[in-house]
Amino acid sequence: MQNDYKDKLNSFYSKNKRMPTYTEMMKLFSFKSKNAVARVVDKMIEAGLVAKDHLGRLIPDKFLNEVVMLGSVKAGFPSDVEEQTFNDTVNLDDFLIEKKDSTYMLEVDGDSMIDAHIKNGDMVLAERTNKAKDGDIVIAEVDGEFTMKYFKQKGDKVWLEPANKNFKPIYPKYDLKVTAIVKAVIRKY
Amino acid sequence: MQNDYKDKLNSFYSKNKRMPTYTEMMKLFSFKSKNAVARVVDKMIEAGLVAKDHLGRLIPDKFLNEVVMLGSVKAGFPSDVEEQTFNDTVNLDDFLIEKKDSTYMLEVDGDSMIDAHIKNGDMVLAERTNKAKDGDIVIAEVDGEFTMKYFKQKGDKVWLEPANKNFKPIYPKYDLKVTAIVKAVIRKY
DNA sequence: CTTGCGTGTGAACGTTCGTTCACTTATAAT
DNA sequence: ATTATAAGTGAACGAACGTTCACACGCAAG
Repeated sequence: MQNDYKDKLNSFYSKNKRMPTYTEMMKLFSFKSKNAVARVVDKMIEAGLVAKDHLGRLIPDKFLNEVVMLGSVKAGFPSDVEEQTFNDTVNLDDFLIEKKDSTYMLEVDGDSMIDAHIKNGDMVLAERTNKAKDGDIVIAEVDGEFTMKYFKQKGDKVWLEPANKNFKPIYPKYDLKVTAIVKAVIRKY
Repeated sequence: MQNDYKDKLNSFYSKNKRMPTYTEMMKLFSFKSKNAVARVVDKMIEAGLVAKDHLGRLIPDKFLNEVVMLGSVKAGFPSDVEEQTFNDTVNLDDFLIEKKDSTYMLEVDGDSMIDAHIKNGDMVLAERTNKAKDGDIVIAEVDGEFTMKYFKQKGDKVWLEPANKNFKPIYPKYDLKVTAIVKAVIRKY
């Protein structure tokens, strides 16, 4: 029953990008009085599903709009996953994106990074910067063309290295400009 | 200048999980009048950064709380990425999670799926279900133990197959119970 | 049957919201 | 210097918000 409310809040929040007002919850939960809503909300606050601002405004708390995190696969986890004994939750945006304004997503074209287990068609989260360290995977412009490779640096010398034996390292003739470093790889099935 | 406002709204929203009120924006933008805020907001609405509900409430629109998606790496993209000519944006949660309530995150332990380019330490988004198709990557319980493997099915016969030559296929002695199928792989650097 | 409690209803209340008005200050053009 | 335009201030407004009354209903225990 309380899970019904939770689910409804959940889908309302993802659809509307904000929590509903009490009046909206009335319709959402099929009540005819805001007071009935207030009691339900109070219980959800106690249960830690939602919380209130310093302004008294409703905001999603743990378990709402977040993904449950379990342990590792091999380590084994409770067969009845309903009883979430490890109740860590994560918001994917917060988990993956540090600097929202300088991060963008990119589709990987080609298999030049396949030995780093980045496949053709994978998505990549890149963060704009020109400060790369040796070993970082970067998006770089070399002699006017863009590419994704390992960034290598030894002393003054700077070059790019693919993660695929069939490709050769790239030593810039004129210019090597790092535009972003790869922070995450995402693959959808 | 307008980008300042955008950034501030952005970080307010990710921190507070809601948009600020006009009074809060006053402090946020260093105004002394709500009217000044109202004009800024109007311009941001025109610019498509934010929008208003059917209830007149402020909600984030494109570019806010979403990640910019550019084309593919090799295909090349504008060097000045500021001028976002391809203005596709994506919300990571919406992008990766279909059924929020039955999805959970799991850390990969071991390299048994390495040939599918899923590494030890990668995160995996799994969706609880028992309907797997031949070729799906699944989380399954075989004879009491949990594992992540390819799900294989030929006629009545059902078994699990690793993506690593050093591991052998698993033919269940007693029971093979699929608990979830893997919908996405996430790797952070 | 009666009592008590949980749950829902309906109305009233003060607060805060976003909007709007008249006015002032700053910037730039003539 | 004068004017026009843009941008900010401060106060006032009705509307909607969340809260809190008193009251009605249903169900289980005594």
